Amino acid sequence: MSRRKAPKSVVKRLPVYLRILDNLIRRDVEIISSRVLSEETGFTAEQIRKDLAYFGAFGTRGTGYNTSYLREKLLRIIGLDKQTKIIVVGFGHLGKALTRYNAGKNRYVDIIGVFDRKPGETGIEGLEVLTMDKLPEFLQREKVKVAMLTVPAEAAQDVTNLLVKNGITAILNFAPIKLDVPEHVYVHNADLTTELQTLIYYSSEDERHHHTE
Amino acid sequence: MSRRKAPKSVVKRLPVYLRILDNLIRRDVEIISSRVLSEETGFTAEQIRKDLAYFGAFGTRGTGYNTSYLREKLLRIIGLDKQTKIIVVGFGHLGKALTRYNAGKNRYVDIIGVFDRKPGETGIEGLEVLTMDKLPEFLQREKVKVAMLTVPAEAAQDVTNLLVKNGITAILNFAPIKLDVPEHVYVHNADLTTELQTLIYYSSEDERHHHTE
DNA sequence: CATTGTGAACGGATTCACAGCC
DNA sequence: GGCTGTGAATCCGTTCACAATG
Repeated sequence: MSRRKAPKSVVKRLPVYLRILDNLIRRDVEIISSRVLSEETGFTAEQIRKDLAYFGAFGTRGTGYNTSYLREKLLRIIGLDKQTKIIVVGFGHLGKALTRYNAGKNRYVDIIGVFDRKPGETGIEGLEVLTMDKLPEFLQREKVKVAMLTVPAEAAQDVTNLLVKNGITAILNFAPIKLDVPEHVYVHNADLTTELQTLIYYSSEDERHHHTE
Repeated sequence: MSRRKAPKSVVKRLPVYLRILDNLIRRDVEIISSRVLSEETGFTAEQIRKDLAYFGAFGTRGTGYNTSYLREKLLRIIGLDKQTKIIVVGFGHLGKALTRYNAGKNRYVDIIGVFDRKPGETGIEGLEVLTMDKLPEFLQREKVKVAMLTVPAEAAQDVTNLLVKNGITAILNFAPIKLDVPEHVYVHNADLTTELQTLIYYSSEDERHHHTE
């Protein structure tokens, strides 16, 4: 089904298409053109067609894309056709927020464990908060591949080593630190401080331009 | 000071450099080469030099960059040399997490207001949670430019319109929806669901390749 | 002589333009 | 006729290679 390996830039947009399709299907829209998808996503229509064409010819010339069909294809491409088991490590405010949000609204993933250094935290949605010593056995038993990491920066590398040693291959890292991981492990940094600072750059961009020629 | 306008790709990396410099200065390191910065950030040394050179010649040939001097320059370039006022709209779990984190650890920004649709929420760090009807007057009085938006997707566009109407020019959007904003407003999407799904793509990439030639 | 700063070469991603098809 | 799928052209960002210099 999939050709070569898809460029990062394409992969980043796939979940956006999926989200739009979910909305369209909820509104009983059955056919969608790349032009309309373009309006909904903000990407150009050509780009959308190219992105989808990477994985196959899913549309009908002269008509557009069947929303349900395309959704099925995307689910399969992204790997969401079967539920993905996920753990959250670090049960501070951010960890809680992520757990609650994904346990509730995100139908495609399944948070099966939350961990924190200190015991006694009360869980969410029937999930017990386990202490870190339970982690290795848990990961190996459940064969979890994906982790959201919300521990403090000081602890992040040590925890990461533990995760990787026990089979994790993808980490959504919220700690403001570059994680060292082996080749086969994929890390996506979601450092909110950094993103906020980038935003501030743009918030004062106009002023800056007045100062200079 | 600034030349043309800096590419997005460059701006995205500036806060990372700043973070590293803060750490180095804390450890009393006074000089740093692009090579060492490269190890700390994961970007190539050439890229780092190019990035910095966009804004001026801050280094010393044969020696490297003075950490404190470079930090000052970066603060000014990003716009963090003066405290930036920020509001948080939507005081659910994510809103709370962001407020607490940035009120505590992020020395460069100043959260001066948090808002929520429903009244009676207890604030954080001396911040009262205000209801949405207080928002217009507050924004105009305080001249806030930057907002973090953590309201539900259904409310996000309406709230955005209100923010923009009252002077906000940069929005960190956590709602899984494309916000329509005027030209001069900068939106950065931090849709955690989307990012998690991208991660899942990579977590099962190996498997996928086994299925296909 | 180590390291910055930068033009030139390269490569990847986006846009253009249109052929192919329903 | 309208919309997809795609080679060609273009744009943009990264890497290379080296000249400039403290």
